Amino acid sequence: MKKYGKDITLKQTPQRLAIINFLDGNKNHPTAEDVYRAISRQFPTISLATVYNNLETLKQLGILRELTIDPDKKHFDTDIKPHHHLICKVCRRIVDIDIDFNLNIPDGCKCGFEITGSHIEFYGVCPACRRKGIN
Amino acid sequence: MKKYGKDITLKQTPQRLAIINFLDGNKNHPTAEDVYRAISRQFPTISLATVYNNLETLKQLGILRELTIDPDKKHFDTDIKPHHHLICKVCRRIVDIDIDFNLNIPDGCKCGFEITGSHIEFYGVCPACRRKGIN
DNA sequence: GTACGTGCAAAGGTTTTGCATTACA
DNA sequence: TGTAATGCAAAACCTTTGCACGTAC
Repeated sequence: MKKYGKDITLKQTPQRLAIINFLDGNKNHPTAEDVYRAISRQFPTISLATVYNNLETLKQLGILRELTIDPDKKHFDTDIKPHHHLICKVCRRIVDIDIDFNLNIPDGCKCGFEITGSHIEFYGVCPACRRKGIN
Repeated sequence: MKKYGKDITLKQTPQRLAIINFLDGNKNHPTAEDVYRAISRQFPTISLATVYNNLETLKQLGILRELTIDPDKKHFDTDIKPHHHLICKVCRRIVDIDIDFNLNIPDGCKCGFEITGSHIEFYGVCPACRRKGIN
């Protein structure tokens, strides 16, 4: 049992440890399928359901963040510090932007909302795709 | 045939006109299902495929924008001017933010990307949900 | 030993596609 | 009349769920 915050404990199964290990420090914003493919090399019998279960659990624990950037599938980010993303419109590669833009909405434009956070998506074309001239 | 930009023309079917009419000026960021339900009242035989086809066509023409804000389904926005969104974490309501934040990333942090646009998602709790105290 | 995790299969939800029919132009 | 759009059904795809079995603790 490993403790995560007060009261929360997780059994340390080999599959779970492999998933956490794969995600730790991973800057590639992998999808569930990406995680599944990577872990399958060590654990050929692991199921996609186990990957999804674990990603959900880790999300609940606040250990990772789900990115709603790609219209087609969810990506996961182990970096839970507030930060933003830069997405290549061509190859869909996602890169971190670690800048605090200090965004503020004037009270009159908040529609009475209580603002709790923000996330910026920058769109562009990455160096590799620019070289290929696909833009 | 109605002209949209150079060369591009669309047949004006009743279903398509109804969809365009429903979307025009609609600030509710509807999903495909929302559009389908609304149009079904006038055209009980319209199919969801037709709605999807038309949304895709209109997106291609640049008449509407697909929002990747909701992890569960796509929303559509007829306002194609650059603007941002404020999302209620509780009821998932989406509200427009028409402010230009003039975001700039220092060249050193761009990873060689050519930046073409940006979109900010603000998260918060809307007045109705605050009153209900679900936060 | 017990609760939790795993793996398989099936189901769920959204979106896309194939194809025959219909209708705009 | 010719081409594009519609509507239906089926498929594709990602994700979730039910359940029996296995395993961490």
